[in-house]
Parts: sequence; C-alpha cells; structure tokens
Amino acid sequence: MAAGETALDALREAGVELTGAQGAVVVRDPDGVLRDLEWAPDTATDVEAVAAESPDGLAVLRHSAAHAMAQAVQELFPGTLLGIGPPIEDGFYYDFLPDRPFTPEDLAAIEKKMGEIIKAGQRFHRRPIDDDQARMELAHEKFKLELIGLKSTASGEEATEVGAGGLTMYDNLDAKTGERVWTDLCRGPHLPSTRRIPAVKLMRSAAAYWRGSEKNPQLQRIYGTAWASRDDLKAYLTRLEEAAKRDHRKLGVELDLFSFPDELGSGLAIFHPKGGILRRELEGYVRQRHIDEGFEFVNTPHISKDGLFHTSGHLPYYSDTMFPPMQLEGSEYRLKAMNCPMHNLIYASRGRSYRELPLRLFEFGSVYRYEMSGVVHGLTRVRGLTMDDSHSYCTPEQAPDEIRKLLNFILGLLRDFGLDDFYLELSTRDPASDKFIGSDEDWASATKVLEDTAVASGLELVPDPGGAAYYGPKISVQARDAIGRTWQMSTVQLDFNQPARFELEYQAADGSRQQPVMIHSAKFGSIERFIGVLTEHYAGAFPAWLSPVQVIGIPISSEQNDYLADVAAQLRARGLRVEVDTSDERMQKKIRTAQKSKVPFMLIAGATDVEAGAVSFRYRDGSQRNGIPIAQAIDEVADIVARRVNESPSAEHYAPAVEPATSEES
RNA sequence: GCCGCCUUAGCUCAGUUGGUCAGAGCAACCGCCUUGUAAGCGGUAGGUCGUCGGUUCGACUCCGACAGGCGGCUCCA
Repeated sequence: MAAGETALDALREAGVELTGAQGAVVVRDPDGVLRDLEWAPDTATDVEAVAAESPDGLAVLRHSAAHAMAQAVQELFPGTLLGIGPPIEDGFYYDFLPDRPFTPEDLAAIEKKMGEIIKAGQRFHRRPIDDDQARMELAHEKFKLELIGLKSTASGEEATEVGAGGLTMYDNLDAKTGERVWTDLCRGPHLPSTRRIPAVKLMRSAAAYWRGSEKNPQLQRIYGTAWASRDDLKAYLTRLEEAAKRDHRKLGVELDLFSFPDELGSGLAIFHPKGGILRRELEGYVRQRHIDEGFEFVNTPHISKDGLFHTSGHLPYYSDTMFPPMQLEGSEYRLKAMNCPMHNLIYASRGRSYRELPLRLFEFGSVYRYEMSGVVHGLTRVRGLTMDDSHSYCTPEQAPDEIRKLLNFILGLLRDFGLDDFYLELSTRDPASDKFIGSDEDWASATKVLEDTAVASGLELVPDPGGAAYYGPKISVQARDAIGRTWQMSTVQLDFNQPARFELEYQAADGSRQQPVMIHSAKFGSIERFIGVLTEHYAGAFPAWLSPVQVIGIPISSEQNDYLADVAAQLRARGLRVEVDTSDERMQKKIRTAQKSKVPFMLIAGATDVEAGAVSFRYRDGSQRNGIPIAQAIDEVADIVARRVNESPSAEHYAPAVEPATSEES
C-alpha cells in the first residue's frame, strides 16, 4: 500500500464495490470477523467488502439500529442502564435496566425518538480505548463494566461481545457540530451515519435474564426490526402476518381440530372428531412405515412404580418435570414421562440372542411431562403427548448401520409431507456439566458414531454442544416448512447408559454375555406436535389423504340433495370421507363455508348435472371443471387420496390425465 | 418458574372519567326464499363481563390473589 493511501482507496483500486443501500463501509478481516474499514488500514488488501444487503450488511444495519434505539431510550428514560444489543435474525434487540418495565406507549415514544436520531444523521465514530479509561467512562454502567471484566478474564462468546482485542467505544457525533451526543462500548462495526438506517420498527418488549441465566436479574429487552428499504420492511411485516394466519392454535379452532379447555388444565389438548381423523391417518401411516422397516409393536402402561425411573436414571434428574407421585399400596407411582424404561423391560423379559438383534420396538406411547407454566405452547409444547417412540436394541457393531437406516427412514418419511429442506443438529454433552452420565470413552465413541453417520448423510450438520440427553448424544433432523421456518422434527439418540443400568444383555455367537446399545428414535416427535407443525406447514390446507373432510357435495338447490347423497355413498364405498351440505343456505354460502374449512374437493350439482349424470368439480384452489361424469370424478379423488399427493389439488394439475374428450362445454 | 401484557356470548370484538353499557357481527336455532361457483332476508335464544376476595352508596370499569392465555427469558429426557 502506498504511503498516504487509505484502506478505502486500496479497496477501490482493487475494484471492490464498497457502496450499497446503506453505504456501509464494512469489511471482513482475514479471520472472518466483520470490521469497520478504518480498523484495519494495514491489512486492507486482505479484507473483503461486505455488500450492504447481504446478511452481514444487514447485521451491521441492525446493530446500528440497536444503538439508535439505546440512545433514544437513554434520552427518554435517563438513568436506564444498558445491557447488550446485538443484531439477530430479522432484526435486533437491546437489553435495558429501566426504573420500570416499558409499556407499549413507551415503545411508540422510543420509536419516534429513534426517527429523530436517524433523521439527524449522527455519525458513528469508532474510538479505541484502554480498559481503565473504559471503566472510567462507563462507571455508571454496571453491566458494561461486567463485560469489560469478562473480556479480560474469559474467552469465547463473551469476549467477542466487546472485542477480542482492545476495547472500542462507538460515539454518536452530531452531524453539524461534531459534538459527542451518545456513546456505547461496542466492537462494531457500524454504519457511517444514523441516516443510513432506511427502515426500522420496534416490535415488542419482554424480559430477559442478564447473560441468559435465570440466576441473574431480568432486564427489559426491546425487539426491533430493520431493513435496507421500506419495501423490505413492509414485506417482512407481511410475512409475519402470513405466518400468524397459519398459527395452528388459531387454525385448530377455525377448523375444529382440537382445543385446550381450561377445565383440563394447561397444556392438555382434546382432539375433536376432525383432529381425530388427522391423528388416525398419521398414526396409520407411521405404523405401516414402521412395520415395513421391521419394527414390532408393543404397548406399555401410562403409570409405573417410580423405582423404574430410578433404574433408568430419569429420576431424580427429572423429578421437577414429572408429575408428582401417587401413593398406592405402599409404593409411589408416577405417570410416565418417557417410554424407554418400559421398552427395556420388554427387552429384559427373556434371554436375548445376537440372532434377534437389532430388536426394534415401537409404541405410540402417551407420556406426561409437567412442563413449566411459561413454556406451554399450543400443540408444540404440551403436558400430555403421544410419542411415536421407537427403540432399536443392537450390538455396538450394528449401531452405525442402524442409525444410518433410521436417518434414511426419517428423511423419506418427512419428504412424504413435503418437507424436503433439512439440516441435522448434533447434540453433544458438555463435559463441564454433571448432567451427563457415563464414561468419557463411551461418550466419545457414541458421539463419533453419530457424527460419522450425520456427515455421511451429506446434509448440513450444525453442532449443538451441551444439548445431548443425559444418557447419550443425539442427532435431530431440522426441517424448513413451506414458509421457511425451521422446526426440530425427528431425533435419533444413541444410548449406552440405560442398557447398562437395566443390565440388558444378549448372548453372542461365542456364547458370551454382551451388552447391547439402544437407539432411541422418534419420527414425528409427538403426534400432537407434528399435527401442530403440519397445520402451519400446510396452512390448514392438508393434502387430500389427510383432510378430515375430503369431499363435500354442494347442491345448487335442495332438488339435488338426493342425487349428491347417492354420489356421496359411492365415494364412501371407496373409503373416502365425504359430506353433503344439505343446509338451507345458498350454494354460494356453502362454497364459501367449504372453502374456509379447506376441503380439497367440492362436487357441485345442479339440474343440468343431474341430467348429465355429472358434477361440477371444484378444487380447493378455486379452479374448476364442469360436466365431469360421476364415475370419473370419484376415480380422480380416490386416485389423489391413494397416491398421497402432497400438493393441493387443482384442475390445472389433475385435469389432463383424466379430462374426457367430451368435456368441451366446460 | 421469571418479567410484562391480556381474559366481555361458541368465535371475533365494541363498551367513553366506576352511576339504564351488557352490545354488534359471525356461528347456533326457527321461519321465508329453491337458489349455478366465497356471506339471500327476517326472527329467537345465548353472557352472575375468567374465578375468589377487597375498596365504594354503587364495580365489567379500581386494588389483591388465583386460574387460563399471549409475547419473551430460562427450560425441553
């Protein structure tokens, strides 16, 4: 680099585009860390510019928005202390310790003040500072002081919060006078000016523990969102609205699938007839798939003497989250919170030979978990649930192959529901925690087996340190739904601890007694949760084979009631779920009702249809074919249901295969 | 469990500073209309305003506890 040449010049010379929507001049250093350009004048030629609208560019924008928000808060609520304020997916937050929690009116006022700060075009100015000076400037900010302390003692996550090297302050300078109007300890980088924040909106406030530990005081967190343009913001808000429309808690009521009566208690769902059909279809499907994969069906009770859960090791670990014991005949009984101990009893019920391994047991096992009141959420986090729980008992040598088969099984199964965008999470133990039982060697080998299998799958693998079950590491399959949200679906866990605790064994070929390993796996996780996820994934418009009502007959006038009743009988004879709307309403109203309940097929008949022995075939998407002969309509519906066609039926998709030559009049 | 907010008919919501404010639409039920692709017309019924306690001459409205919900945090075998 020539003398006097700035890093900026060097990059420009190298042909690097540095301006974007926000005009952020941000670069990535050779270690991959984002920096303000001025940070690295000496290594400028080694750095990479970050596009303003890239995820990294947005992160810079959002981090800057967080500063503007913190400034607004401190101007409006003097004395409010600062926590941390990072960018997150779709936005940012900042934690505060105010005199009192923020109200929605406060948020409106803060947002207004932010608008003023943004409009004022304050300059973000990076200022390196030594630790002592920082302590002096931040004497009143106890949380920031704690961060400085962490930086000098610890490493990792916390250190990056304030900068792995020297500390830096970011000053907001008045656009005209250059006077410092606000300042924050921060590693940056930031936009050049607050004016470069094009679109920002505060979303909500909530409490959050300082540094994520419930032992620490709770701060008030304000969440906001920020985008590179007003249009992007608008699109984001629209996306949220669309997601809200899919909320399974809302659709569950609208579609009459399930409910959570107060009389039952929190987190306990009742499934109405239509939700019952969903359950039945899903269970039937997953049952058959397990039979195909060599699983054997077992059944175990909902309660047990608590000694069983001590043997398994679940108690006393999970005593807080199991329902309290019942005293019966001198013993304490517990509602089961997991099925594995009972499956172990089945394994142990007689001597086992290596010849019968892998032994695969499967059960729709209803379990009860006393989830904390604050975490109960619709069907995705409940206190009573039915797991599609399987346990494969095998020799240690068989484990890798069994895991590979399970993973393939799972992915194929999820694909049948139109979920085909996956990644895997590998949950391992935290060696520092005492939550995990078993030897280091066993953990290492089990983790290696899972990791190798996960890697071999070719799917993206995300580490989740400390996320393992107490008895062994796990792979979880994460799937992105129709609108891009990710859900944890299936899990595979390798367990060498419970076989030991239950003293499970098999007789090997050489006559010796050996200990099997067990592999826990749930494909849906729980039926309830899976129904919740599917409801959101399909936005309530379930594929025809799952739809509680598959076909509805709509007579134009009551004259056609009998005709459609006859059609319905023929459909029922083919095993289809069909209703005829014989209510006193107008046919327009009936279509509207059927449409809102997301019935996949409507067979509409008026006088001309009766005469022709036909129906008007209307699909859920509003598309339509008229004058379809009854037999043909029935065949088509039966075909789509039987093939478990995943996408919503439409005239466009299905007409060509079955369109009769005589249907010109439609 | 923690913090904040919320709870009025089956559902979605109105209810001004505590004093005819207990209402609307949809759903339900009963009539009339016999209807051609997303709401025909009329009527009836339905709520001790989440529960319990308190303040007050008087509480849907104010206070407290509890229950349930929502948004987060923490947790998730």
